[in-house]
Amino acid sequence: MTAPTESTQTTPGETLHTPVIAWFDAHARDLPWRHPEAGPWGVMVSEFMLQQTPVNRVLPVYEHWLTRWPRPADLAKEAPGEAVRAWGRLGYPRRALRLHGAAVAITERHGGDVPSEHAQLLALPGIGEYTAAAVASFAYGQRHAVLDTNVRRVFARVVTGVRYPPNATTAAERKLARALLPESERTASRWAAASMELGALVCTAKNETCHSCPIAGQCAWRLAGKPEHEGPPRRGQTYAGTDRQVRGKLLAVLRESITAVPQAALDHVWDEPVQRARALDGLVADGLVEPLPGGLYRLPLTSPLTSPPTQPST
DNA sequence: TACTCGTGGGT
DNA sequence: TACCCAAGAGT
Repeated sequence: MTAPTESTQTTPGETLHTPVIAWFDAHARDLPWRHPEAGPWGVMVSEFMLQQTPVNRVLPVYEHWLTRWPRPADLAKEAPGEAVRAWGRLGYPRRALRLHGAAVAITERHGGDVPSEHAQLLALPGIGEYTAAAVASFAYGQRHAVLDTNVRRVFARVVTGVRYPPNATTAAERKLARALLPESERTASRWAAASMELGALVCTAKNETCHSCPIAGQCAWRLAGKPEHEGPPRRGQTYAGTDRQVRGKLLAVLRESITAVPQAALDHVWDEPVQRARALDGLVADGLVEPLPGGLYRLPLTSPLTSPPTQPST
């Protein structure tokens, strides 16, 4: 057809929903957490792992994780350090700690079932606005604005006509996402997944492939000649020489070791003692590392998220 | 609000 | 090579 037939009522995003969802049905990746058997727990685990980590690196860890801990209660029974160890090299290991804490909370407060209400999801450790909406939408088919970096970029281009969205999510973006949300629950949840996938596969940050885009004909940015990004430079991340790098090296040693590690083994991963000590202190403060008497360190057996550390008086 | 928090692959 | 980027959360 060349023109949409007249409808009794139109919603703002109607001309976007149909082509994007049709594109999604034809081109969506076959990812394990999109299978029905993944269930809400599988969806939730995938969302934690996908926070700032690419799909390809998540896949093997996800499979291992769900095999080992098929239900929240299975993970809740483990020491948090085991979650950190199984997290491997996904990065941002505090996510592993929070996922473990979320499993404990789900077991204690929700009878072992991932809650379906947005507010209850939001109350779990490691779940913010995006993840709560994503789990409610993808796992339970609810109608929520799921505003991740991919969707923000798609909206910035198609609607606003700029190459990149603002550095931090704005109220205007949330309002736009709500306005573009399809009316029906089913269509809204499909739209959430489809618009994310479009940003991940076609409307990418660099080397976007507009010739494959189902809504290229109505993209404000493309129609404006794809102007370059204006405004403040997008915040880059330096890494070499930072505390994050030192923390990563320290934690890698502890992940590889089944037994507690002596201070000397940690000392040799970084030669600058002040920064090294600061990084280790930070890991301990975050609950990612547990200090033992005698200058030994190990991954944590107790959780900083669920049980306040009880200090036995000497 | 702006900053911290890992890791590795692509360009 | 050095930089850029990847389904954010917490403070």
